[in-house]
Amino acid sequence: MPRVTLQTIADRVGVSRMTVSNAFSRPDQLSRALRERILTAAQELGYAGPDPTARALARGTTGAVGVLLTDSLRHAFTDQVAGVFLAAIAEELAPTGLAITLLTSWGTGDVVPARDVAIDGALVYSCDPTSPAVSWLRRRNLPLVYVDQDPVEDAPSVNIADRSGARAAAQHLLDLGHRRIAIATSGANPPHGIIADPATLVEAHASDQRRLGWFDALEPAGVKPAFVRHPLDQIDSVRRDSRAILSRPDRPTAFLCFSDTTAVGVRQAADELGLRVPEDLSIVGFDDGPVAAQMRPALTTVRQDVVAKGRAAAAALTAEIRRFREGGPGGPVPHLLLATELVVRESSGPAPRTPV
Amino acid sequence: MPRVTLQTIADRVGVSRMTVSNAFSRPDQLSRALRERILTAAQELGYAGPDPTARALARGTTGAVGVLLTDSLRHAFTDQVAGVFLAAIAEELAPTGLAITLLTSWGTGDVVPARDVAIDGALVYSCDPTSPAVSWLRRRNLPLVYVDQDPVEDAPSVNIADRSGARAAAQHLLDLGHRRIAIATSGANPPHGIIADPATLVEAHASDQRRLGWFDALEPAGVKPAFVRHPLDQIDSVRRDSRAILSRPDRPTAFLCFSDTTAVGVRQAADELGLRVPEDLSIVGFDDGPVAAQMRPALTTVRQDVVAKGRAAAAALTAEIRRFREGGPGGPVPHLLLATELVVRESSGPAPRTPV
DNA sequence: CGCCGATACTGTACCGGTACAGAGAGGGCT
DNA sequence: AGCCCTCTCTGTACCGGTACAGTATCGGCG
Repeated sequence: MPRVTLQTIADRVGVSRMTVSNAFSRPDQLSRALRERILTAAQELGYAGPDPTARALARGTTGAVGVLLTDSLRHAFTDQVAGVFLAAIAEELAPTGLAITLLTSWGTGDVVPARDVAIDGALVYSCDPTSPAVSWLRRRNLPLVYVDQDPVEDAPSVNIADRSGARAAAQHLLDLGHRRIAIATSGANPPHGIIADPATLVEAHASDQRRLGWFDALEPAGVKPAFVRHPLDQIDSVRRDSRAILSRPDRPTAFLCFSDTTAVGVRQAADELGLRVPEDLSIVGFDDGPVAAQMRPALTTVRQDVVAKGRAAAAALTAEIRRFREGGPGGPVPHLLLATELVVRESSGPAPRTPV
Repeated sequence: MPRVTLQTIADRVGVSRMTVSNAFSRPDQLSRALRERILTAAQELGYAGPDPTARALARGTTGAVGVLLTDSLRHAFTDQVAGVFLAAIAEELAPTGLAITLLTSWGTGDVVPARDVAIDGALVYSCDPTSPAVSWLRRRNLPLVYVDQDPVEDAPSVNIADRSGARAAAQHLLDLGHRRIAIATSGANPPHGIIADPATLVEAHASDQRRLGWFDALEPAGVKPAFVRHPLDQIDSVRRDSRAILSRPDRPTAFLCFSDTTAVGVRQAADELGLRVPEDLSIVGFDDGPVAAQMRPALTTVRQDVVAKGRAAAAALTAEIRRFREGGPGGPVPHLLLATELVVRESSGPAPRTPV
């Protein structure tokens, strides 16, 4: 049996297809009575409403926005911080009725979601800017908003003050008298492990900025940190390598970590070696996610407002979509930088007087 | 300037629109040389590929599947178990190139994502089957798969053995000699708090099944459990009310919990009252998520394989999409029931001899 | 009475692709 | 030479809607 379309209903009721369309999409265009008849007929025929695809083509709008996640998808869902970010976006978007379509970086096969899925705009969240998915999105000439990425001239962006936050964290440790400081950071691509010369690394935006921030403070103080680097979701590798570093004779008295989760890995290493936090080892995290306050001792960390970031990103995207609709590339686009703030808790303390 | 379409390129190269279409979508239909010329011209004109919306209309397929989440969106992203589930779906779907569109239950305004967003099929995950979003989806006559929901005759479903898992948990406590047992469960809608007659509640599928399972074991033993009920994300309320129950003179010696997270709330209550786990209070969770093993003492819980559930759901959905494409409603549809398993760790022990 | 504007509905021309059935050219085989 | 097949490319008819500019009807008013 053929599909039920506007025409089916139109024939049934004896009106034009256009009138049926209006019954669904522009109720003010026809009399209440006729509209009722049409809706009833539609109901009887099992018509669920105008086909979204056809409507999207005709109207030029799909009702969905993409979120591009290059990072491990699993991580995006599993990580508390990423989860809160996505949830905030969803909440901010809910009133607009926009659905969220998750764009994975590389649709295996020859389907590339970033190129082939219909969307009204997209959020590029913490992606490798050189990845194919990102360039496909750019080529589509869609409203885009970059989040946690190097700002691009012509697209709005939302970032947090990674660098100054990291600097504050490092300065905090210096102020406490630490001079042997290690760093545990993240990096999706190799090299991983204990890195000799971190300055040569090609980093994602956040890793890069935080590294710069740490060094802003450490370099003037003449501190040359040991450097551990692993993908975000491999806490276990962090644990292993930071344990190695903490076993050295000149072991560091403090660790700067890329995230709270990373800090958990370092913490585990300390536990294994019987090092007390913060007496023997100070640890500073980043994000101030749920784990930070739950840790014992509670984690000193750099707070970012992930919910605000999510809401700002969603708002920027809807604004950008509006801007496109209303005439396109006007003047300069907004670049937001959200504040970060050092939260001193219990995992950081004065450098031990007598190095072990 | 007008948009670049297939026609623009066709005119430029001097071929028919159809040939340009083939250059992108069916490379075997034209000579390699011509294809190169077309692709080059497209590149020059800044054409990113066939418009997904138009393609979707013409092909009758969108390249995206929906996931309907009635439950608090925030919870879906924040909860570890839900996160792992979504990630598993994403991983299973990746090779197919299908993107995931998150359908929120109620697009405020008059946009209803479940009705208005173009998708090829959808997963209905732990939703209230009477919600408008679900009935919109059903009316659209799309491939649907129900997950963690009462199976429906004509749609495939994936469930876990909630009932037998819960029964095993309850039996475990009975075997340890517990007779004063309390339950901390979940419920999105009121009533919340300490419930007198749990049998009258209208529950979501999982809550319902687990309650039945617990009672399967408890009733024959003549145990009438105290009953606490709160939304999943309100651990704090769980903590408060279970604390109240644990303060009673005839306080329970064991708690059966809807999830591991719920168990955390109960655990906090126990801590606050100075009750030792498991000496004074046994606690059994559900899910065996990441927290279970991390808890100290490690949590006795009912294990479900969330990754397997996600993969099975995704596979069932792609199969259902295929079935629709190849001729529609054939015979009976599959209903999967994944096993659960009691994992005994350290949070459950013999009932205390001398009740306090 | 005749003109005007509002209200209710309709006709046509798209939106930007794809499917499918040709049509023409060239090559191999008998 | 004649036939058929393959390889390329094209023409037409949709996919299922919406926008916009009509057209008809009718009541109100000068």
